[in-house]
Amino acid sequence: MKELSPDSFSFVTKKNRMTMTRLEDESYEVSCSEKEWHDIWHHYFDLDTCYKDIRASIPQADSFLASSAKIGKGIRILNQDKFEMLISFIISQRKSIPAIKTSVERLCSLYGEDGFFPTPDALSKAGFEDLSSCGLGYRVPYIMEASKRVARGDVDLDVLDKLSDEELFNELKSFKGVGDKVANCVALFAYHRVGRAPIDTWIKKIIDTEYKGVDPFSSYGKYAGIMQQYMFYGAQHMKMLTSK
DNA sequence: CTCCAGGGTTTGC
DNA sequence: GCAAACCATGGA
Repeated sequence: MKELSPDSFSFVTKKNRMTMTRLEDESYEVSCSEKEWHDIWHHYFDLDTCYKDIRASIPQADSFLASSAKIGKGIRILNQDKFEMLISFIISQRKSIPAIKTSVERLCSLYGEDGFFPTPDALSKAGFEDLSSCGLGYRVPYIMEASKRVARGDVDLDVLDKLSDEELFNELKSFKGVGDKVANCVALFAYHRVGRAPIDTWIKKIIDTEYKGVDPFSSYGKYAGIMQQYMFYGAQHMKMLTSK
């Protein structure tokens, strides 16, 4: 998503684009039709889930998580496109967030129709040199292999919906360049497996400094992935406060 | 110029 | 099984 102004953001998923603007009375205006809102965006923003209830289940004794959830109370686990997430999170490894954005944007403008995310078919036809020009570095073969497997129908990302969390996790890890962290990110953001908690460098630091090196996520149950998002945001938030 | 990034694979015990 | 080396570039 892109911040157009402090009160206006544009969102993209599959072949849909939408701008949301905050009005003066704290209501919101969206640029799409009512039909598109119901067909696409309502589900995209996971509006049938009550996150307030989920936050209420957080024990007050877990002070870092509790304060993080307070700060990040607007966070929702989006229902994003499977192929978009698979490719984007393969790209994300060992990259900064600004660098990930640049690479994904270049992919979209080079291979995407009308600037949308490229289809598996379009991306599978991309050459090595062209992909390299997107700043993908050593990840180029990963992207080529993944898009070819999906384009050929070797793996049907939609069929994986039926699998259990653990089976899905293992299927995703069968892609080269997909390890534990990326597999859990794709499971969380594309398959809405809200019990999966990706452990990245930020979360590792949090486990180290706030939880004495003991991973708390196994005790968080079916919403562990949502708790992870609160914590990640909490850490980012505190870093922003101390570094600026 | 230097440093390191929302990790994963390969290699060597 | 585990730890360490290695990976290619863009941002800051």
